[in-house]
Amino acid sequence: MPKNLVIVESPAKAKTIEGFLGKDYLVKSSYGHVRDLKKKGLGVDVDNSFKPEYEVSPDKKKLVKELRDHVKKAETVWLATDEDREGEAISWHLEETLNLKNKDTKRIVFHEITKDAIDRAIKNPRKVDYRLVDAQQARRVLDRLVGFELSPILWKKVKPSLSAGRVQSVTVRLIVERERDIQNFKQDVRYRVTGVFSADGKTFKAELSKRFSTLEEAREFTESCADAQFAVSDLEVKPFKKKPAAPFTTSTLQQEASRKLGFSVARTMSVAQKLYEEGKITYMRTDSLNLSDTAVKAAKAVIESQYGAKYSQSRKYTSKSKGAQEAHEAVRPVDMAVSNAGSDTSEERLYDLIWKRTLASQMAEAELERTRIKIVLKNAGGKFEDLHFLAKGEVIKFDGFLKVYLEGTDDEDTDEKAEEGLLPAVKAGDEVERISVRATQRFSNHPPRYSEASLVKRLEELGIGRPSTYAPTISTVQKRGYVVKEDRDGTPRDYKEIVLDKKGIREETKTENTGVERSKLFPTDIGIVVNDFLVEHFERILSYDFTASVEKQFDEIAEGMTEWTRMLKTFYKSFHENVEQTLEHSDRATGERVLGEDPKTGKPVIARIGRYGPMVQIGSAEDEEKPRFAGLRKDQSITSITFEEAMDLFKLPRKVGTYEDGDITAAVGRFGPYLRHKGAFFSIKEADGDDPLTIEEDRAVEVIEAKRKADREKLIRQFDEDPDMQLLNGRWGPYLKAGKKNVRLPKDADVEKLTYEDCVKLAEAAPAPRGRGGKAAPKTAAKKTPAKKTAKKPTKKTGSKK
DNA sequence: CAGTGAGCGAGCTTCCGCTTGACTT
Repeated sequence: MPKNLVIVESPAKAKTIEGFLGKDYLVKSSYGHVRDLKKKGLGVDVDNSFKPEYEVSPDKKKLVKELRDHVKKAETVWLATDEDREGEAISWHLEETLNLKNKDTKRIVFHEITKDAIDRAIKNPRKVDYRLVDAQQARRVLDRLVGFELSPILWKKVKPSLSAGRVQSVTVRLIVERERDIQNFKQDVRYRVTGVFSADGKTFKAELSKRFSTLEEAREFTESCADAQFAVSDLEVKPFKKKPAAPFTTSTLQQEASRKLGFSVARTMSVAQKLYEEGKITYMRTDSLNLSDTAVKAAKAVIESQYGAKYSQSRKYTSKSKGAQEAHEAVRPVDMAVSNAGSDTSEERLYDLIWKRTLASQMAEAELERTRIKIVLKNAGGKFEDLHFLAKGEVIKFDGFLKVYLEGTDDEDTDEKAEEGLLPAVKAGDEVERISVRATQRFSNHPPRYSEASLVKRLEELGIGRPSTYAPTISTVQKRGYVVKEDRDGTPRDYKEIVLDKKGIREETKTENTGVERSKLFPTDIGIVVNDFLVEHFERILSYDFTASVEKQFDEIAEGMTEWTRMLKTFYKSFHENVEQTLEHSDRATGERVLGEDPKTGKPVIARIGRYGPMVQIGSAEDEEKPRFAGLRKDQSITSITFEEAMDLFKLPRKVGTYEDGDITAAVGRFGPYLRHKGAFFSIKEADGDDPLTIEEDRAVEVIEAKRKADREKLIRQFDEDPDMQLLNGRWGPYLKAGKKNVRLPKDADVEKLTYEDCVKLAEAAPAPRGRGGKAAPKTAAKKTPAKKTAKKPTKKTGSKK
């Protein structure tokens, strides 16, 4: 029996370390926190110095029992959780739940998982740092107080089941405010003039130093170019250097994987997790830029052997990001000599990105030369005499790290970038030949909407959230219905262009597509209403520097300058007062907007948030007659719906026709537009060209028949012995449905040959449906589903797939 | 799971950070 028990946070780490430590050491994992504030109720005794009420998390009960058994058998327990606030707290919670006070217990830390680092740690044990633990308790309790006092206000004043918190509410605020900036954006229209010139046998492009604000000016200038002479007035050649980007942290990994691989933040994390578990990369939830000496050396060796010594330049990077706790290394390959790894394409691509980024960070600067050629009009007349064309060129003299990797950009203004390429060898005074000049109408762009990754970047800049929470936070604000991730098709826009070339001058009108958005974050009506309510009543919590300011106080607690309950007392006094005031004195927040007057009754038509979401109503609750209600469709918003669109909604439900002696009606429900026929529902989709307001009888019958056909094909076989035992065709191939239980078939099963007895056996062997039945089941299931795609609502497909 | 939206009242919802599986119809 090993005499030593080592406890770390992650099982993959445990495995690696056990290899380093030998057979006197048993290494186990705590799987993160084992204890937390109790789930039910506030979990904090506010009147008793904020005493936290802790409980072993339900999913950790079994683990804690196992750990207790191991503790009994061990002589010494080594608490080797991460060296940050949370890690220290995990050690303390272990100390408490495993009764380690009377045991020989040592606290050790290391930032990199190398044999040296671990041996060193074992030689330098310390005690749990209770000041750091107190800082964590303050953080934990503050978050609970904020979350569990703000959320109920929303249930009362806006809609049940909503949530608010220090991190998520500010996240929503960023998205709502960006959307407002976009709404208020004043577009600027200018004429951008580019010329194509020729000299020394090369043609090159140059842009005019001024953009004209009117078509007339642009035309006048272009005309003046027709007979003008062009000459080089100035030539500037400047060397400059480019530095490689630092190794990956969680946040930069998410950004680059989004830019270069098109991965969502959640996808990046789950692919990285697999690489980590396979031992290919270091820990993926980190804010550290640090590389171990071993890694730096290994990178150097790879660079020297593959590219030569002059490409190598070892560097240390230090973090600039707010609140970085640096318990781990940067995200890097475990073994730099392995240039390909991963068990599927996603893993391979992500590994490649991490490998290149890490390698590049240890490579030499790139040396470049920037050339600027100024070209003037020699005889264009006084009016344009101050203007010149500027040609920009960039030449790589020594590629350095660029040989391997260049960081992507979020820049969407590709059109604003001048072509950068090889320029002719000219000198001041040389004449150049004008090939063509074109003045193109350009429109300024509104600020870009956030993508998941650019939002993470912003959150990190503000010091809000942690590497382990970026992905979950983005999923939470979408799950609550505050934010949706969507594509938007662009709309065509005409623009004018004046062209001067060999054939003379002409004016053209062209069309471009504008406003295309791919996987961008948009606020919903609920998101906007909740945000405005919170910003109005809880300015401090919602301010962008709130987290930074409490973090400073947590640091003071960690340094022993402030007592943690004192800090909470000060915070809670004003916060709680604010909560009570708001509960008592604020109005319901509905985002109400009066759209017009119903011509039939003269009553007001109002758009607002109702109990079930955005809706429109005619008349008000105080009227004698009940108001009429209609829910908004998914693509509509209370902030923008017009009177006409609202009135259309009241035309539903609408009778479409009859079929098989039953009425067909069309309407829009909780899950979108649908048809109803003899009690059955048939979803219709706008994507198929179907609209509940206009769909006709023939098409409706088609939809009904298509659904029936799909349902028929769904059933492969049914058994006489038990009609509840069915073999069905599902999204992932055939499966067995035994009563309420869905059973996966063995991979090699021959569906045609399965007997009833086989099926009974399979059904018995399969685990019971999760959630122990009852109404809790679907909820538990929804909760456990990892942030797949942009899981918004439980939108199930009703078998209409082809 | 689908046309709800008053009002009553019970019981429920909710936070952030640390970590992985289990499992999807």
